[in-house]
Amino acid sequence: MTRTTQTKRTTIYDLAELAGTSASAVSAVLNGNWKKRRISARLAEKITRLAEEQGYALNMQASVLRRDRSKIIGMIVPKYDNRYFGSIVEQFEALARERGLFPIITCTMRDPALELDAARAMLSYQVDCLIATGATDPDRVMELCAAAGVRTVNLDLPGARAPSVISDNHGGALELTRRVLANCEKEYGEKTPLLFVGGRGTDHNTLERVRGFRDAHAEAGVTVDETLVLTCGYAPEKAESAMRQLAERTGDLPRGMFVNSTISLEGVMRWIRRSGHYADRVPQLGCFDWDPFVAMLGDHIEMVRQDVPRMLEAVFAIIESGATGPTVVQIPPIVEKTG
Amino acid sequence: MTRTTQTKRTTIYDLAELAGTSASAVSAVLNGNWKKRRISARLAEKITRLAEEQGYALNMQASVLRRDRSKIIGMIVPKYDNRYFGSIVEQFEALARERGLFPIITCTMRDPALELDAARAMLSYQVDCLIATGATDPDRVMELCAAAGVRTVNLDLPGARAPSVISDNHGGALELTRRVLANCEKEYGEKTPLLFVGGRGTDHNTLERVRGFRDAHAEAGVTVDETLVLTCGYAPEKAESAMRQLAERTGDLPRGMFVNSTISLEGVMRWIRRSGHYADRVPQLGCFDWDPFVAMLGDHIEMVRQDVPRMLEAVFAIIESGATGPTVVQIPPIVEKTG
DNA sequence: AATTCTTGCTTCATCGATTGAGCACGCATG
DNA sequence: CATGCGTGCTCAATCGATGAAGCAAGAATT
Repeated sequence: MTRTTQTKRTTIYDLAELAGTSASAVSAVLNGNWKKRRISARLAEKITRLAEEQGYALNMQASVLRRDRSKIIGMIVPKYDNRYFGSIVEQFEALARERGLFPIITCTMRDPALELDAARAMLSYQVDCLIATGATDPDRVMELCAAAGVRTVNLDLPGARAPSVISDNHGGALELTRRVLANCEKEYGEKTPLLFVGGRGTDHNTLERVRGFRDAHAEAGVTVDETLVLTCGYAPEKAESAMRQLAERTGDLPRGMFVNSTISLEGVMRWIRRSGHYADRVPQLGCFDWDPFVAMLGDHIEMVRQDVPRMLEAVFAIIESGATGPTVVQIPPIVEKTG
Repeated sequence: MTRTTQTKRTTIYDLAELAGTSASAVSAVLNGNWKKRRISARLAEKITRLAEEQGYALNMQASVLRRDRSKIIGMIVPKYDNRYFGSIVEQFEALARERGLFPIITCTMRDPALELDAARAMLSYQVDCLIATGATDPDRVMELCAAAGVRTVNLDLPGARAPSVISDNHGGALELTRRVLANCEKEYGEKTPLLFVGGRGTDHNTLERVRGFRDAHAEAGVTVDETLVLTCGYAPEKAESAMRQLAERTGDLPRGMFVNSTISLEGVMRWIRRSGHYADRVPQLGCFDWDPFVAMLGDHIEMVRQDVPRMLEAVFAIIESGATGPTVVQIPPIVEKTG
C-alpha cells in the first residue's frame, strides 16, 4: 500500500497477485475486452479499483510487441518555425488522438539525410503509418517504409509512389498573382511583370506555383521576365541574398512580388527594409502562406492560406480508406484579404 | 533473397538462420558489443552484411522492453503556434538526438486535462525523463512521473518539486519596460504609466514580469495605474477583448504597452488596427517574446527574445547531472533592437 | 600427459502484455 | 445418471531482443 520511492513499476502480475487472480484476467479487464473473455463484473471492478490505487500504467512496449498493430502513427516535418507547419503538427496530433492513435513527430531541418534517419527511427518504433510532410525525397521514404510493410502518405509535397495530399498550388498561385498584378495596376497604373522569389526550382509545389504565376501574367497580357524568377530556396538568408544580387544586376526593380512562403518573406522583407531600395514606393506583395503578423504589415500584402484542417482530414481519410496508390488530392487554399 | 511484399519484418532470428548462427550472436553484433561478447570479426562482418542486405531494422519495442533504460525522452509543450515554442521543440529534438535519445513531443493545447493525459501516455511509452514545458500544473505532472520513477524537468514555467529552467522574467521585463517608458518619453515628451496586457495572473512568469514592470515604473518615478494591468490570458481573442473593454471604460488610452507574448500581441495589434483608437498616434510597444515579422512591424516595438539554446542546454545539463531538487535556473533573455 | 586459459560461440530465462486453448464447476436437459 | 452447455476463470506460448551462464575445442603452460 505504501509506495514511496518505488523504482519498479506495477505490472499486471503485481495486480494479479493483489487481486488473487491471474495476469491474463487482469490484462483482459484493463484492455476492455473482459466481457468477451467472460470475466465477472465483480472481478473486473476489483481489478480496476486496484489498478487505480496502485497507479498502474500499461507498458506500451510490451503491449505493442505482442499486438500486430502498434497504433503509433509517425510524421516527419521539415521545421517548426512557421504557422503552416505548426498548424499541420497541431492538427495531426489532434486527429491522431481522436482516433486512438499515438502520434510521434520528428523535424528534419530540411536535411535529406536526417529525413531518412528519422523514417528509419520511426520504423524501429513500429509505426503503423508514416506521414511524410514536405519531404525532399518522399519516394525514398516510401521505399524504406514499404520494405517494412508500413504505409506512407505524403503531405504538402507529393510523391510518385504513395498517396499525396497537397494544396492546389497552381490555383492558389494563379489567384494570388492576379491580385498582386491588380494591386500594382491600381497603385502604379502600370502593368509590369512581377518578381517570383523563394522555393526550390525542383520541387513540385514551386513548379506549380510558378506555372500559376505565369498563367496569371498571360491572362493579364503581361510577359513574364525570366530573370525575375528566383527559385533560390526557402531559407530567409537565401531569399535575402537573391534580392541583393538582383538589385546589383538591375536598376529597375519590380513593383510587385510573389513570395513563395513566409519563411522566404522573412528574408525579402529584411532586404527591403535594410537596402532602402523601396523607401519611396512600397512594393505590392503576395505571399504563398499565411502568418498573422504578416497580415498586419500593411495593406500591400496579399496572402494565400493553405487549408490545413481539410488537408489533414484528407490524410486521415486516405489512411482509413486503406488506399495505397499514387493518387494526389489537391485542397484549394484560401486567399485572404489583408490589412 | 527475393523479398517482395513481405509483411513480416526481418528479426534477429531470421538473420541468425541465414548466417547459420544464434540470435544472441546477431544481437551482440548489431548492438555493437560483439567484442565484449567475443564474437569473431569474421562472423560480425557476415552478420552486418546480411542485416544490410535484408534491410533489418531493430524492433525498439522489444529492445526497450528488455533494457532498463528506454533512451526515450518526452516533452509536453502547450502549442506550436509561435516561434518561442517552435524553437524550443527544434532545439530539444536536436539536443536529444545528439545524445542518442529518441525525443517524443506532445502538445497539450494549454488544456490541463490533456497535459496529464499526455504525461500518462509518455509514461506508458517508458520515457526515461519528461520535460514539462509551460505546464499549467507542473507539480501534478511531476507527481505522476515520480510515482513511476521518472524524472522531470520544468521548462519555461517553474514547479515547486522538480528542477526548472526559466527565463529571467523579472530582469527581462524590467529592461523591456525601461525601454518602452523611454520611447514614450522621447516620442511624446511625457512620463505616463504603461499598459500591461496578456498572460495569466496566476502563473509565475506573468507575476515576475509584472514585478519587473512595476520596478521599472518606480525607477522612472511613474506610478503604475492598477486598472492598466490586464492579465487576461494569453490567447489573442482574450487580449483583444481586454483592450476593447478597457477602451470602453476610459477615454484616455495609454501611450505605451507591455504585451506579454507574441500570441497576446496578435490580439492587441488586431484591436489597435480595427478600433482605430490609435490612428493618429502609434502606441509604443514592448513584447515579451520575439517574432521576425513583429520586428518588422515598425520602430515603435521593443522585443525580448528568450534564449532558447541556452535554456535547453541547461535542461540537458540538469538531466545529465542527475539533479532532482527543486532548483530554478534563470536564463537571461536578450533584449532586441527592432526596426 | 594433465592442467588451465582463451576464444568463440550457444542456451535459456527474461522483460510485460496478449490470447488461443483448455479446465472445473454448476445447472439444465434428455 | 449421463450428457451437454454456459460461466468464469487459468495456463502457457508468444512477440523480439538481451545478456548471464555455460560449453566445446584448441592453445599454452606445467
